[in-house]
Amino acid sequence: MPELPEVEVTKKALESVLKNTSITAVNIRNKQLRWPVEEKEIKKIIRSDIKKIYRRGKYIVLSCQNGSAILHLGMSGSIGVFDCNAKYHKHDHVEFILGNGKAIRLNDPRRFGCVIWANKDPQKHRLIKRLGVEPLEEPNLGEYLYAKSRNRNTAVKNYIMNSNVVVGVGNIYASESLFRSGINPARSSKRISEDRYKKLALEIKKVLNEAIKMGGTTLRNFTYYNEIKQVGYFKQKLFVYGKSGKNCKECSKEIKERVIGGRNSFFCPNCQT
DNA sequence: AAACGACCCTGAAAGC
DNA sequence: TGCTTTCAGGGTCGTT
Repeated sequence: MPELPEVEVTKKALESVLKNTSITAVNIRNKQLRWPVEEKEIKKIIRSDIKKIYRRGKYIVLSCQNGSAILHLGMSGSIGVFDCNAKYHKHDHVEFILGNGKAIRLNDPRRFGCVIWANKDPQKHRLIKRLGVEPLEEPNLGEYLYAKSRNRNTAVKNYIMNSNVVVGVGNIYASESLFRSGINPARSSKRISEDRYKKLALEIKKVLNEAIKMGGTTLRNFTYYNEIKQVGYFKQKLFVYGKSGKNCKECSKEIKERVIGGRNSFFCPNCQT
């Protein structure tokens, strides 16, 4: 599942690929993603100067003169760069042809991702304007999480996965950061001290940064770019995610699996309280 | 305002 | 073996 690190790695690769070239054509092979891809609108990106490529939460924004393309990978999406003559893969839904003969392709089996167009400031777009803080850019993340949680009775794992609170933390990195900070994922968000939230904030930042450096957890067969040569290697650094029944690397007791807030969660009942 | 359930969809895994 | 069923999973939306 693409979470913040996977999206960040994808964004950096897109920056690298789009340098010194422009989009000369857009092929929409299947417009039925999370929201219908509006062909006429998206094609405004053709031959338009791409001014800036950035990430906001799990969204990638390609902003240009005529507006902005907003991309999301959903839970099964990925972006690859190919020769424009290369054979399509199953589930290649949207393709951007570049002036240099390459093609950027969005592949998404489950089609929970999206490619939408914003004519105006993308920050004011309905999908983006209510997003919470960027974890890697908020210097007082611990204090923020503590303050905002005081009247909330939800499990802390759901709380940090709520993109209106803090963006980019999905099921994998929520489980991992809670393990690293010794907090039980089912604990009520309002029953956690400020000190513990500070520790949690530190671990969220650390786990996200480490994952970015290692090319994320779930990316495969991805286009490499100068900063990252290999992807998907963070998988080796996971402590609890997907490891139910295995022994905790800290205390050797058994890692447990439990559905919390409708999401499968992994934790060590001994280390996390 | 917050919390919860439904929904979107396919592929992998489990069941028969 | 092969067909059928079940279910995960991010995020939005509508309802409570």
